[in-house]
Amino acid sequence: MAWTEERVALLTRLWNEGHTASQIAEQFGDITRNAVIGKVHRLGLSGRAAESRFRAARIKMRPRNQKPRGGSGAAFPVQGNAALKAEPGVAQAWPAPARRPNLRPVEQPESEAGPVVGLLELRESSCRWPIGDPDQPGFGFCGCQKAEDGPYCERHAAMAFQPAARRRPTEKEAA
DNA sequence: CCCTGATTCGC
DNA sequence: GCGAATCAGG
Repeated sequence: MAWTEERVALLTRLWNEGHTASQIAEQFGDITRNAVIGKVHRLGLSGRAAESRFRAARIKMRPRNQKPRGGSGAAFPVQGNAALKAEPGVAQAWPAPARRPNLRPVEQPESEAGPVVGLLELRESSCRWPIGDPDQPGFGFCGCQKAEDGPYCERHAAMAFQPAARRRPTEKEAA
């Protein structure tokens, strides 16, 4: 699978929103987190343009001039997380997008007409009707505006909560 | 052991 | 350019 413009755009957005490489890889469904990290580095995003305010300061310096290959630790010192210090006690998740992203990172399942929203794009108000196979790339959710009193939009609520089918009397009851 | 990101290098 | 392997660290 190639890094199309769309995929790069989605990767960049999710990364900058603070999602982990694993989460992003899981959403794409067909790549590993190593692929995500590798691409992030090649794109020069490793510094996290919008550092998550909810991840504790983490990057530690590797002692200089050690481990020429592999190993972990930033290649250069990273400034302290100013945002974290400036806003102690922020408790909300990262800001929800102004509108539903309506992105399709992978193949669009054919079974549903509407857009599929990935797990990471779900908002409070998103219909959570699952679409596709959770184990397959492209799995997502309906994502349209959900009803006020349930997890689904009206259309899917009607499907989920249809009255119990008229039960035929069992043979025993019939007899 | 689970996870995180960083780095190198064979492809 | 890509990403598996491999690393240190939480």
